[in-house]
Amino acid sequence: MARTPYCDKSGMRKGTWTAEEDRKLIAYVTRYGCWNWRQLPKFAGLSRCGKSCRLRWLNYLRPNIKRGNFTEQEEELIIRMHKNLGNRWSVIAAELPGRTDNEVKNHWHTSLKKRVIHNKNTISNEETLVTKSPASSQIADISGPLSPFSSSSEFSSTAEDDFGFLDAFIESMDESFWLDDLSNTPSEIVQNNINDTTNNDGVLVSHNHSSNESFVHGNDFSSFLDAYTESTVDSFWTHPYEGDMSHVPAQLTPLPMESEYFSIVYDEDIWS
DNA sequence: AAATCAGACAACCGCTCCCGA
DNA sequence: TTCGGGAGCGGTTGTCTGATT
Repeated sequence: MARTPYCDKSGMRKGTWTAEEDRKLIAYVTRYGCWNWRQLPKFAGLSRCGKSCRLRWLNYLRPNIKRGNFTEQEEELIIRMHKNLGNRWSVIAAELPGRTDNEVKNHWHTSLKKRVIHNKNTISNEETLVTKSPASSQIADISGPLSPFSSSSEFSSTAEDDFGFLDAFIESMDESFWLDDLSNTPSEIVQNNINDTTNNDGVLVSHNHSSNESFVHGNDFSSFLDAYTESTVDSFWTHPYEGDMSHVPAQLTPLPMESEYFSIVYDEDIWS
């Protein structure tokens, strides 16, 4: 279902993503967010271009992506919106929770387009028949082609299988995920984040960009994971953090830091 | 059983848009 | 106002898989 992995001239990998690459990307984005897609692969230890990473994350790895067959309602909505908007896949996908523009586009090209064209032709033929011979339209078979949604099925059970990998990964994000050896972490980030290890409050904060709400999890790792798996979290950091703090609860006074990245506090006592 | 074909879809490519300097 | 870099979008390609011959 995918291309065979290979490398381009500059050594960037292309083609199918391996489970290991997925793991690295999920781990990195979950931990640091997507602060710069172009730079991200370098820090995440991936030999991929930023565009490839972005596409992989947005279309397949981020939480709450809905997989499996399109429902009758979804197909109906796609056809209706396409009629009004044309190939504006991102706009159409925005109306289908959990669906990506790529998935909607693919489904249109492989299934819906033919169906719509077939319907148009059928209707056109019928109109011709009606014009030429009103009686002949009565024997036209309109039951199949004129039922555009007859072949759609409910959300299949394979959708859960598709989430298996991500679920398993998230489940494996125990204490060791946060407290692992820093030797593999990009030195820039380690340096930036290790600036103030004397203040290891270790307060975990998550943030939802759409609602612009922040939630303080303290050291409650499981509540953070719940928020993450329910996709109510777009990014997170641990205190201290430098950035726009206007929406952060007052009790989390940010410490001045030079880091442009999320500040990650590694404190082995936090989770014990 | 092997070969062929068509459908499905993951992923790449190039263009456009947006934003900050 | 202009320019450059990064992100986003849509078109297209290439490979896998299941169905058919």
